[in-house]
Amino acid sequence: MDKKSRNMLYDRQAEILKALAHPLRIAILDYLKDGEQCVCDIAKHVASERSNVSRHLAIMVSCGVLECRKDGLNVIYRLKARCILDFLECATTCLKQQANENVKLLRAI
Amino acid sequence: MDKKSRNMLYDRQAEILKALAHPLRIAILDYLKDGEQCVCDIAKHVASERSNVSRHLAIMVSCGVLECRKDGLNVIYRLKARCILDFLECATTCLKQQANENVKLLRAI
DNA sequence: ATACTATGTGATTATATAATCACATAGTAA
DNA sequence: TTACTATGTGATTATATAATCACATAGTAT
Repeated sequence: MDKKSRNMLYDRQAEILKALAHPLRIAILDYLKDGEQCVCDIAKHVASERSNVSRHLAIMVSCGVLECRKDGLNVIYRLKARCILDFLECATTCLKQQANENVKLLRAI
Repeated sequence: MDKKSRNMLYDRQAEILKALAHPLRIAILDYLKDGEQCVCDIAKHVASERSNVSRHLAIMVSCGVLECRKDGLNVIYRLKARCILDFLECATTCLKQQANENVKLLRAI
């Protein structure tokens, strides 16, 4: 891969990571892993304002993480690809490793 | 897991994702996957200012993604855990899926 | 028609992030 | 000692992000 393509890849990777890098958006993803939901229910579940949730959903749609469809008055959001959930697993794995290191350190004191 | 713990987990997950969500930081990680490097060489490799690179490195150290050691005048940085690289693979996988969807769409036109 | 509900968006404000320059510090070399 | 190199950090500025409120729109129900 040449330098230009590599930098483009880094940009896109950063974009997708940034789209996930917010506690509320992670909460939304974690909720949607069990199935599609309307904005109203999502907002209730993550305990945040509808308009704010709507904005976070739009961010994730615009970078291809979520997709949505209209159903009467409601708009239903769902994961666009299951692989999105892998990010959350990676994060959990890293956090577990960090916790283990801390335990080791604590025992060494 | 109770609600409070869950929200703490989301916070930590978001933190680690945010620490990776920048093109320059991804470039640095991609460089460090092949072995530890000093700030000077990293800066040269990613073609950015030393002080700026230093700041990005500090961000990743502070959230447990990188670690460093002094070697004379130099400070050598390395990945703290290989699992960090999994994030980049996840991102690449997602981008490939998106690209495939676009190809399908293109063919359908 | 009116009233209601779900959603999205403009405007605003507060805060966070990023890049740059100048400078301080720490170690090296002569 | 002086000169040099690698690094980190304070100060500044520009930009991005997030949250909130008010309002507009679209669909539903009566």
